[in-house]
Amino acid sequence: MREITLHDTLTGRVLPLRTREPGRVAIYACGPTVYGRIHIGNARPFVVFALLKRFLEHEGYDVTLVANITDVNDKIYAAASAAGIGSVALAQEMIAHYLADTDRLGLGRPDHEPLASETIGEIIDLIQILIDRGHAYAVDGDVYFAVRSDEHYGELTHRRLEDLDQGEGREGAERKRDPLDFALWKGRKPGEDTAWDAPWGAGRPGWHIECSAMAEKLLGLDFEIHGGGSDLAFPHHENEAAQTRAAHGQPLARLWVHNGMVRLAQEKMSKSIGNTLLLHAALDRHGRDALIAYFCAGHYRQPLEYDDERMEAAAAGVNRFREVARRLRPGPSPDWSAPLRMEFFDALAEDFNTPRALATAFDWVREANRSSAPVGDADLREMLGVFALENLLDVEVVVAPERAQTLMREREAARAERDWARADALRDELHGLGWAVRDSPDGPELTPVDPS
RNA sequence: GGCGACGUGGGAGAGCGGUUAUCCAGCGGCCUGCAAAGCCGUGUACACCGGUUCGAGUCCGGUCGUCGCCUCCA
Repeated sequence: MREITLHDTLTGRVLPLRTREPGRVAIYACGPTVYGRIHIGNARPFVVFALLKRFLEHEGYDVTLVANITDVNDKIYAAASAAGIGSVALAQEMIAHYLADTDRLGLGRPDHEPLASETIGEIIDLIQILIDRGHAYAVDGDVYFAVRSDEHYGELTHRRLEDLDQGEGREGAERKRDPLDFALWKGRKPGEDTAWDAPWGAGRPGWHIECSAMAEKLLGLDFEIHGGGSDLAFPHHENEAAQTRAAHGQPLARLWVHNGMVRLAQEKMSKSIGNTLLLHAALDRHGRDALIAYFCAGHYRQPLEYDDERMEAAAAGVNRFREVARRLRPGPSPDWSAPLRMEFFDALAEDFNTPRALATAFDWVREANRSSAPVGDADLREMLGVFALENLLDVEVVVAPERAQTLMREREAARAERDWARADALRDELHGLGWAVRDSPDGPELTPVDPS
């Protein structure tokens, strides 16, 4: 079995994947807060960790992927109140959009997609443990985590406590024992339309404790991979790690894997800046194949610029696979394929280097194109399958309408008479109908002008 | 200010000290009546300055520049 390595934020190094039990991997990837429809930036971790799961499964692992949905949060209250609807209604509407939008990526669903609102019992239990162990304290209906009670706080993101900007003016500042402390439970405030009962009074959980509780509930402790956007490393993941460590004396996860930001015009794509491109709009415009290829074209840890040029380049690459598919046959691939197949999966095993793997797949395509003998598609299908792009090899036999067929036959007749002017005119006419003619050694064939 | 990362050819983007990355675009050729698709070839690439080394894009130090986080954020 290949050794698989991934970059770990805690150690700052690329480390081998070590499983708790042989052959089983658990991944927890932080999902969105549902107060609006998700944009391309939100889609990146969804895609990255879904593809990572596919790769690990290809390597023989049994993988459980959890991607939570944060449906209780300040942002949701604010957005719901601005829209004049209830926060539950807003969250439900946006969850439906989130599921529909990400479904269109064609990557299936994560194994579990827990909601914070369905994990309240576990959250309360976890907070109680933290209080009992002296790592948290209740004040006027709020509960705060005592950051300085955790000697390892800051290690994940390499910060010293004294370096932290102590952000004056935050809510609850006067109730906290230390400015660094953060909320585990927030007492109900006027205008908030949801609350749950807890030993410290009615209220709702803080964001960070939600994830600690959901991850533990579904995956246990010290699980293999915790992922999310690099913007979540601090404070979200730092706090998650601290909570679980303080409550149980065990780490939450073994590897902390962070994906880079998607940028628009050199700037992080985010709702607060207002420079977003929504996922469903991008899917409408470019299709899921090009979008997946676009994500794979950059290494997951690097920032990824979004613009039409890049998307078109990704679409062109996708077409290259579609084109080679016309020359392939079902069945095992030739001898020259084996090293390339190996190289492809080796690249993914080394910190999930999708751009390098993709380059190898293109090497395979060139090799197939230059081969005069028929080439079996098995290996390429296996490679693209990890990226959920094996559909590119399924050449859709689109039968041209009778009218186009007739024009094509007329063109053949003109060509036979060496009447090139007429032949070219007929080709133009076909193009106008949406069909391109290709003259191959086996005769002419019609393909849709703009396949997508 | 602190922490993390990055600066590669026209564009994108790999490269874990010594060999053509790859994709898109351009140019030349092959194939073709012409196209399309494909193949072959091609372009003073590694921000700058030092250092280590037989040899550095690849390691070390510095300079300049860019981005992310330090507040909600995928």
